[in-house]
Amino acid sequence: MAHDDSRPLTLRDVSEASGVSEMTVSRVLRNRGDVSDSTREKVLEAARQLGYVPNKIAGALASQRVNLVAVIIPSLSNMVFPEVMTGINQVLEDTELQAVVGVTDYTPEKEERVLYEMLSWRPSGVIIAGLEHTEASRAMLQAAGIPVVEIMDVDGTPVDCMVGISHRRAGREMAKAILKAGYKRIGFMGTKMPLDHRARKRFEGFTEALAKGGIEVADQEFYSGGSALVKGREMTQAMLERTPDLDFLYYSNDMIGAGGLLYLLEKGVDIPAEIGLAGFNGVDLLDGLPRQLATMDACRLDVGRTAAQIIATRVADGDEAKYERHVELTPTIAYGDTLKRK
Amino acid sequence: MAHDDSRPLTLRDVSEASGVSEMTVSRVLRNRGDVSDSTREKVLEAARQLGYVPNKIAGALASQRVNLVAVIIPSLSNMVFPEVMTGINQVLEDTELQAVVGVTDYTPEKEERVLYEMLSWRPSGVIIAGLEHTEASRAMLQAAGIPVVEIMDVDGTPVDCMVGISHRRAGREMAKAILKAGYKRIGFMGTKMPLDHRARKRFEGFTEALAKGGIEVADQEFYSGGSALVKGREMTQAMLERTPDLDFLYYSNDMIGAGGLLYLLEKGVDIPAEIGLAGFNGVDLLDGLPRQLATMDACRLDVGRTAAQIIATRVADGDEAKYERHVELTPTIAYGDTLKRK
DNA sequence: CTGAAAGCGCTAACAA
DNA sequence: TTGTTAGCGCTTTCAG
Repeated sequence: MAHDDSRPLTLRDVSEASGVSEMTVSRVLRNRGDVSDSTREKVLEAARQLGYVPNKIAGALASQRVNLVAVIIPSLSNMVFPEVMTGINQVLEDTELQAVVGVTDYTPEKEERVLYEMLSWRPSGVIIAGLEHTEASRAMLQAAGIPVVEIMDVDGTPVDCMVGISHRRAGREMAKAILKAGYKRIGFMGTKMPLDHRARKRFEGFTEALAKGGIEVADQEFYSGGSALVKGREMTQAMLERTPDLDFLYYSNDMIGAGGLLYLLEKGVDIPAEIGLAGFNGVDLLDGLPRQLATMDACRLDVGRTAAQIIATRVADGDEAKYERHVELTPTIAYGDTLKRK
Repeated sequence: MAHDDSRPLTLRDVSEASGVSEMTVSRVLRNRGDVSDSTREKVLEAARQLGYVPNKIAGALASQRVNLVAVIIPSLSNMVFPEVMTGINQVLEDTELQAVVGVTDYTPEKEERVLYEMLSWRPSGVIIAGLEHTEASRAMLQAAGIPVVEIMDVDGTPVDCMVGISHRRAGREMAKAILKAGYKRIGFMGTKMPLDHRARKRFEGFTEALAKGGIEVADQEFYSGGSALVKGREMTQAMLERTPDLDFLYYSNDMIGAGGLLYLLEKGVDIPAEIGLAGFNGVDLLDGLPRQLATMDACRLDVGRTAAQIIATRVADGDEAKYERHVELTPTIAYGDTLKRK
């Protein structure tokens, strides 16, 4: 514990304190190669006494190995990405790898900056949300020479691997279920879309399937920013005042859907007979609501786990690693109490 | 764009491609020192053409400088820490510094591991939640020789700096407001506490202030895991069946409070006349609820901003930097619609 | 304004 | 089982 403190400790300090060569100290501290129990003890004791913390910067430079996986996502305050992170961490926990998160705020420019920043630390792999990136970002990913998994979406062409659901399909499936239940006057509420490609694709799939059933979205509204629950209330109220004959409301995420649900329940609307509702994501908040909102699970935990598994396998087994490069997960509809089941 | 691809690009590659020495290339890429516009252009062009991404590992080792701030928090799926992160990122955005997050899952052992891991990257500073750490963790923080800010709590002694609110005081204030409003039969619901020191301190302050008013908590229940909203419903129901004469329920966080609120509204309970309610945190979800839950803001954004500011100042100005080392923020009670105002 | 030499703290590869 | 020798790719320092 006694130490100058003006200069961080180095391997050499441990070496001198224990009377063992730097190289052997290094081996002990990394559990690499054979070291006799007696020297191992000496080294460990000295390291602990001094409070030595290895310098990974130097280690990484020397070994050309960095046990970091860059995870690049649009947002943390979203309820969806924390769960993806949980999945990723669950599988990385059993490996040497460590996730490092970067947040893009849904902007391609920031994504590019964050990606550049992270790649400059030479991570062992990249997990990145979405398939839409700037040309420069794609070039960086390509050139990095490390495994790259694009997650959350499979409607497009990945740089390397992809794991997710088809949002276009998710939108179609929901539309089909709604039509089948007999709803005809359908309103849509969601985020402003240029920012959120997956929401856009769901909407496209949704309108496409409605069109096949000879129906158009009767009203629609988009928001950005603010408390999603509040926005859901406000948009629902506004839309029903504007278009009172709607019999179904499709929300692009569960939070605004929950807001709409709470609003309609207060109004005493008969759900799902008078008006049906559905959201998207399957967030666990829904379980606590007075009624179960219909939704569709985005398989977030699974996406995280699968993506991490790909990276881990590839890092462990090198180029001859065997794994699926394109994984499409299939979400299922949860009808809950707000979508008639026919 | 043409490049072997088997080996990552180095400064030397850019140097050769541009016909400028490595040293000057380095200067251009870092905007350091004077370089003529013509060579700067040449270098930038070559770097872009090649798609060169600098190796920060090597840079950090050579310069003994790492522009990373380690942020160590218990959880991401909590609604409270993402907001702290937002505050931190807001101020770091204007600096060279970059936050890197580690998650401890509320366990001291994992905290110790994560801290060790992060310190081994030699960050420029540490922001860590809470004042309670293992002895080894405290020793590491002390020995690191970098600014350390412990956040979210000021009831205790920090290693270096602290920024937060007094949870003991927060509990006391809420108890006083409840007593003042005339409630007498008070129930408490919260997380299992050994894990969560801040919740524990709030509870201690709460019971202490009640005791001064000659009142004891009439019933209490603790949970762990699961959907907080659902737990709030379940615990509320169970508690009221067990102790039907309660006239106030104090929840250790807003999510379980919201669950309780939704449950009681469904039951048709008259709030706040028949039963009053209060939570803690001031999460923005509450705005969307049918009634505004009484709560107390934990100043999360401000905590993040202030902590980051301290680190940034210290990194910029070195040891002669001037700033408050202990910052106590004062939360205010939001009465909402569930706590009588007297 | 530009370049050459030295070395950051560690580990790969080899020697003993 | 242990030690020695060379770097890893960059930046610091000093010389031109």
